[in-house]
This record gives sequence, structure tokens and C-alpha cells, in this order.
Amino acid sequence: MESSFDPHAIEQKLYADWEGADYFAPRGNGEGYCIAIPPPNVTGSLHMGHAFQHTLMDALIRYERMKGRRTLWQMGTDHAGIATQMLVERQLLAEGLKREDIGRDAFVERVWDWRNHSGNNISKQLRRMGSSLDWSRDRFTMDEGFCHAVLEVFVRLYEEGLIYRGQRLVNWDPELKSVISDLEVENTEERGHLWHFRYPLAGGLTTREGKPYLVVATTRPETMLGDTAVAVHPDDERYAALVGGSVILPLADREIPIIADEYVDRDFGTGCVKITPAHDFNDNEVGARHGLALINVFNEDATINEAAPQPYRGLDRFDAREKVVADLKSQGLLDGIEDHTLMVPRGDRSNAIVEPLLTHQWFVKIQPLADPAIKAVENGDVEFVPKQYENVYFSWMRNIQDWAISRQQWWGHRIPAWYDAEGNVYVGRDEDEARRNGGLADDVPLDQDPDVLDTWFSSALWTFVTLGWPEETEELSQFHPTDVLVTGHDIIFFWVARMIMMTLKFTGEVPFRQVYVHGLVRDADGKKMSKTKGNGLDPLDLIDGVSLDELIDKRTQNLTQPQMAPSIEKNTRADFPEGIPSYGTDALRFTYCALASTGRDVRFDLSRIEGYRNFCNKLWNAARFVLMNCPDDEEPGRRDLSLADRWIVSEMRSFLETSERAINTYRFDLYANAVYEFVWHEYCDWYLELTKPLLWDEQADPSLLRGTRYTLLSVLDTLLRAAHPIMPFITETIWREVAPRLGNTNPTIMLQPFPEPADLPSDPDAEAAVEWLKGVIVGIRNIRGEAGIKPAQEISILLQGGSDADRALAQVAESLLKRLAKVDRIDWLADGAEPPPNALALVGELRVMVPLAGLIDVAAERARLAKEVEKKSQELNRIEAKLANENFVAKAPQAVVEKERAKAGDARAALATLEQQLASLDDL
RNA sequence: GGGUGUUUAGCUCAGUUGGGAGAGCGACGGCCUUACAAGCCGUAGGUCGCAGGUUCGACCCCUGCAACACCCACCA
Repeated sequence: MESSFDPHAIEQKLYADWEGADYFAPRGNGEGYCIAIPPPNVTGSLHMGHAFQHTLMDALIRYERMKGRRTLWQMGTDHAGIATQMLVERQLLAEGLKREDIGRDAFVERVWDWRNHSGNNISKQLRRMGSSLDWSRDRFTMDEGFCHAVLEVFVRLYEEGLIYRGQRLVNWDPELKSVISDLEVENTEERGHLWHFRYPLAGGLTTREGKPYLVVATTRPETMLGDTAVAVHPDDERYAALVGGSVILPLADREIPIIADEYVDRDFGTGCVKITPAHDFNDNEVGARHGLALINVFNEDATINEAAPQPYRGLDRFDAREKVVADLKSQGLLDGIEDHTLMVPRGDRSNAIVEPLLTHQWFVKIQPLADPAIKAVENGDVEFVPKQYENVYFSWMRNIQDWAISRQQWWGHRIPAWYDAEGNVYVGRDEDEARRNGGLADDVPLDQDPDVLDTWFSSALWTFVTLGWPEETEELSQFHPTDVLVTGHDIIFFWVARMIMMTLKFTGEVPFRQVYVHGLVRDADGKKMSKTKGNGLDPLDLIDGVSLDELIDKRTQNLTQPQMAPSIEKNTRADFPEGIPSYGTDALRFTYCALASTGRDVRFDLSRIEGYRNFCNKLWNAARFVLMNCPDDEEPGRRDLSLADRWIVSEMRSFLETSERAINTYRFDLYANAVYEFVWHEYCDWYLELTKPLLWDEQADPSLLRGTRYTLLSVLDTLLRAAHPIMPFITETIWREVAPRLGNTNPTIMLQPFPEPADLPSDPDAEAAVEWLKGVIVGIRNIRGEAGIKPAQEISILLQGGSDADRALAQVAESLLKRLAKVDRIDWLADGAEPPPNALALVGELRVMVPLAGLIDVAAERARLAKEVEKKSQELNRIEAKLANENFVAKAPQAVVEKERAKAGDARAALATLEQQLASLDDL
């Protein structure tokens, strides 16, 4: 083995090996375990969030596979309607073409071409992460089976009356020229204005103040062209007399009523509100209550249409706004302009300002689907981890609105509805069925609805359609419901909720039993990673490394706001002056796990991954040490275990208990920490060191040698298996060297059993003995360190006091003690004997003494001791204060009181010894 | 406006039923000791956001407040 760990030498080769050997497919007769991958977009490339998510999923999958479950990690990708269409449209635009220029069929063809040739980027990247996905069952949300299932679902919902077509106000993205759902609208706070307009009163009315007009305030002047009323609050005395009257709508010169509605806030503005039922959701409701007309003044590209007065027709909405304001001003009807911050709705894809627009769309009647989905979480059939996300889910589900599922796009599942010349609609799995359903003759001309379905409509069917629905497959019965969904909180509404609804509806089962919600990956400063900010990291750059120049290029190319490039470059130079070194997949995965504490976002800091890369190297070198010292031609024979052997096995048992508990509660951070702690601070720091005296002793008892070599190997084997779900590559590589020496000729660690703590003996005696030994060694090292004794300098020590047990331990551990503390001589002093001047460490009753003898400066030792005395006396004070409290002694459990008394006794004795020692130094 | 989360060492974070405050990184001092300098040994550093309350005892439970983050809704 090389003397340092090189991820590149092993990773790709191993993955190809695993995949080739088909280790990722479900196997065995164990109970099924299944995770369905949240399907990445075909257009997507792996970002930090994916990499994080897949690390966690793969850890679970590998763990369960090793536990013997029949394990399936279902692979697949999403056709990502809008995202993919936009991407291909951009490509067309580079050729000077629009999609309309080539037509629908050619366009869709082109998207398929793109998908077939460039759409598997993400798959390659997932392989680099070590993800043990079953590639043989790869699915796509537009593959044949999926299309079939989507039709089936649509038709069944339609036939049940749960899908309907209707005209209503929807969120319209004028740039995409499509409806989008409530969820796809992002409200951002922006600065704007509040314009005050005078609407002249009709019929000679005046306000209480005698003015012949009402003043209304609006942030959307251009929509006034579609006003159909002015509203005041019913209890507003200022306007009570005017309700029932009317105003003349300026510019349009229409007479519109003055109505009273609770919706109006008397204290805002003038208390008069213009009502535009066709262009505002609230106004729409007011209009419905009062039977107002809806006047739509926008075209689908948000220019002004024929319903508006002639001068405004054809103007863009923002130009229209300016003209409306200017015209009102010139007519003396502009009453004032205020600055105003308002929430502006923007499309999450296009970033265009969304318009409420009156259109015909397809909707899912959601309440009948939502009710069972709410119950499923209430009664625990689906459980969120962490639990608080259930509240987020409930609050959304209990106020859920019908879902607008049609999209005015070309790429996606086309809606299986046809219209005749009169506009009657016929739905069916295909045109023939639609005809039959409608009792139409073959020669009646029909046109298919041009729209496609919201991408989330098909994603909602993900868990069961990937397993073969609507066929009753073996996979469905074996793997559905899936066990856990691993996802980010940002798509609970988009996806998780909709999956629960649709899956319950069509399979009668929940889609998954648990939802593990992980946090967002942020940069080292806690900021969201984004292309715009240029602070994103590519997981593959962390694995392979990247130079500063390449990184700057990646971050500044194809920016939507190119003016950001200089500042992005500057920040990148500051944050990564040397670029990013290569850390390897295992280190990256380990980092994600270590950062994954529940319910919080994670800050990705290079210093963490560097630390875990070092950890990989540590493990690598520990393995080198073991392999160097354990010949592969070990002669069989009796094995006796040393104290250290028994100790490390016992320690490993508790490590495994901790790991198992952590994994079963999705505490990847605690799991990773347990691995780190055990490997570095128990196995390497202590156990390997403790084996050296024996391994290097030419006179050593062969059966003890065999015992230690066996323990070195078997503990390494066990910890490799325990760590494999987090760091698959390095563990596999080492394991393939280790296993044969234990007589295990299986080809892969992936299919080895995950270690069970119950298989290992707990050995309290060995644990106590090594604790004692550590105490003595640390005591001596502390003296050495503080006194500045050179590490190479051997010293002699004296022992005094202590129990028979101490004497026995000292004898058993003599060679260990000597080596680990660099001690060449150990002498016992009789209890009453006067020791030479010395530096003292206490291990219980036992005095461990290093004679000063020119080695140690008296003043320095006095200072060190004074510090010890100070610490000990503080401890004693605290305990004594507690014991002096009568209430504590009377009310605390007896065991707690006893424990405190014992501690007080120990502390008192130790303090006395230390003080005495300090005094003896003073005499020098 | 409603809700959720966070606040612990210089930084990033653990802290499982209430009973002696922890880790990693960083800092400081010393070491190339035959697995590892991507390493080894040692050291320092915290009024656990603030104020109350419950309790013999609170980082932990309760109330209030503050700051930060996010989600939902929204007054034109």
C-alpha cells in the first residue's frame, strides 16, 4: 500500500467493479427495503444539495443492504417540463430560432434528442458519489410506462370528477405565457409607489367634505382600465351615504358602482379601494360577492387588449402604467404619489412578474385527496423526521387550494382531452377512447388540448409508477410503500404532499413510511449557494480538485447578471487563493454525514472536508500498520488475548451500539462522529500503540502474538464494515486486503454483514484496566509536557501508595507503560518511605512520581502543581456546597447523594496529597 | 399578521429520561518517536442570548423578551 491515501487510485475502478458485478440490485430473501430517489432533472447537474442528499441515502441503503434486507434504491430522472423546455429554447435561440418556427413536433423531437445525448450527465456524477443505485431499473417520467400511468391517473380522476376544466383567475407568467401554480410564485419585497387617483362621483354626489370625487390608492395603475367598482367598508361613516351611488371611471369613461365590503381596511389610504375583479385575487372575491363584471384588459403577453380604451391597446403593461398615470395627471385626477414597498409576485423560473389572469385551465379538486393525506400523517402512517415538519405540512394541507395542472408548454405529458368544433370536451386514454366516451362518430373532427401537465403531476406518482403501477408487479408488493423519502424542506409542498395524496388515492398505501427532511447546504458564511451570487461549489471539484482559474471561469460564465463577475472573481480569489485541492469522494461523504445534524441547514466549510480527508489518510495508515504486522501466512495455533486486545473489542462493542442507535434515528452526524472517535482516538491513538511492545518483542509468546494479530485484523475488519456506508471506497479497498488474512474470500465488503454489537463481548475488567493505564500515562505525559522534557528522553518513575489492584495492573502493563510514556525504569516505594523531590500525578490513590533530578525545574513544577490544587479545590468546594444544602441531602435520590459524598471524599484526599506535595517543594 | 427553527469555546457545531460543560477546526508550546508531518505529545479558552419561574438541583422544563434565519399569508 502507498504511504498516503490517494482517492483517485481507487474510486472509479471500484465503482465500475461494483456496477459490473451487479451488487446494487436487490438480492437475498430479506425483508424489502426501498428508497426512491428524488428524481433529478434531466437537465440538471449535480449540486451540493444533491450530493448531500445522495450521501445520506446511499449510507442508509448500504447499511440496510449489509443488514441483510432485500434493498432497492430506485433510480430515475424527471423530464422537468419548464426547465428543459427553456434550455432547449435557449439553444434554438442561439440558432436564431424560436420554438414556433420549427413547430411542436420538431421541437419535442429536439428535446428528446437533447435528453438522449446530453441528459445523462447527472448519472455519471451520481456514480462518482459512489451511489449504489440500481441502474438496471432506471426510469424517466416520460418513458412509455410512465406516460401510460399518467394517462390512467388523469382519466380516472376526470371520471371521478376530481379533475375539471374551468375558467378562473390564475397566476399567469407572461414570459412563459403559461399558468403556474401558487407554489411556483415567489413573492419578493420590492420598492414601488402608491398612486392616488380621483374618481369623479356620478350624479352630482359629493363626499362629506363636499368633494366631487373619491380618492383611491393603487400600486397597479394600469389595471384601473378594468375596474368595475369602488369599495368602502360597510361601517365607514365617511362614505356611508355614497354606497349605492357610482363613480365615473376615468379614461375608460364607464360608470361603476360604489359598494360596501368588509374586505376594505378603513385605516389604509383613504378607505376607498378600486375593485378590478379580473386582475386581483382579492378583488375577484369581492366581485363574486357583489356580482360585478370581470373585465380582462390584458393579453397573454401582458399587453393591453381590446377591452381597454383605444389609446392603451397593444401597450406593454409597464408602458400602459406610465401612460395611465400621465393621462390622469393631465386631467387633474392624480391626487398624489407615495413611495411604497410591496410584495411583488415573480415566476420562480422566469423571474417575470406574475399576473393574475382570467383563463381556462385544468384543475385537480384537491380537498378529497387532501383529507386522507392529512389523516395519514396524523395517525403516523407517514412520519416526518424531524417532527416539526409535520406542522408545516398540516398548515399547508389544511388550507390547500385546487391545483392548476395544465401548462401552456410543449414539453411534457399532453393532456388527454379533445375538443369538437363547439368546444365540447372529451377525455380518454387516447383519441379513440375519448370518442367512444363521448359517443362520437369517427369522422367528427377533434382537436387535442395543446397543453401539457405540470411536471409535479407525474412526479407525484413516482414511488409506485417506478415499481410498475398500474401493473400489479412483484416489485410493488415487495417494495411499496417505500421505507423513507430523503428530501429537502423546499419541496414538501411541491412533491411530498402531492405524492402522499396521489399514492393514497391510487394504491391505497402511503408512498413512504418516513420522510427525512435535511437542511440546505450553504456556503461557509451561511449564505445560500447560487449561480447568481457565484458562491456555489461543485461536488466534483471537491472530489477532484480545481485550480483557482478554472473555478473563477466556472463561477463567472453564463451569468444572468454579468455585471456581478468582477465581485465574484474577487471573492473567489479571497476564499480559495490556491483553488481547491482534491479531497476524494469518501472525505466529501464523510463531511456531509458529519454536518447532517437534524433540522438545520449546514455550512460547508473547506476546513471540515480537509479534516475528514486527513481522517481517511489516518485510516489508510492504520491499515498499513496492521498489514505490515500481520503476515498473510499466519500459522494456525492457539490465540490468547492480551489486556489491550480484550479492551479494544469491548470498546468496539460500545462504538457499534452508538453507531446503530445513531443510524436508526437518522443521526448521521453522531454516526460519523462515533466512527471518527473510535478509529482515531481508540483504535489508532491507543490500541495500535498498545500492540507495539508485543509485536516488536522477539521473545513474545506466540499465542499472544497470534491473539494480537488476529485482534488487529478482526477489529479493523469490523470497523471497516461499520464505516462502509459512509466511506465506501476506502473501506472496500482496505477490506479486500484485510479479509483474506481472516480467511474471508468474499469479493466485496458491500455484501458483508453490518457488525452487531451483540456479537462482541463486553469486558468491564479490561476497560477498567486500560482506563487505569491511560490515567498513569497521561499523568506522566502531562508532567513531561509541562516540564519540557524532550520526547526522546527516557525517564524513570516511582510509584507509591495505591491498592493491590494498582500493583497488579502495574505489573501486567509494565511494558505498555514504559513504551507509551517513554519510561525506562519503574520502582515501587514503600508506603511510609520518603520520596526524593518529584513531580506528582495522582491516579486515584496511586502516586505516580517523576524525580526532579535535574530534569525538572522546581519553580515550573510548583506552578503546575498550584494549578492542579486550584482545580481540585474548586471541584471540592462545589461538591461540599451541595452537600451542605440540607434540602439536597433530604430530597435528592439517595444514590445521587452517595455519589456526591464519594466524590467529596476522593477530592478531599487528592487535595490533601497535592497540597502536601506543594509544601514539600516549597522546602527545596 | 401567523408559524417554525436557531442563540453553548475565536469559528462550525454536539450535548439522548434534569444530577461533574464536549468535539472538530483554529490558537499556543514541544517533537521528523521504525503506520501516518494529511502526523505525534501537551496547554489555554465558555455567566450555555437576556430576565423571571418550577425544582434540593436547570444548557436541558415553563413564561416573557431580544437578535438572527426560514416558511406561509398579506392592506389596495
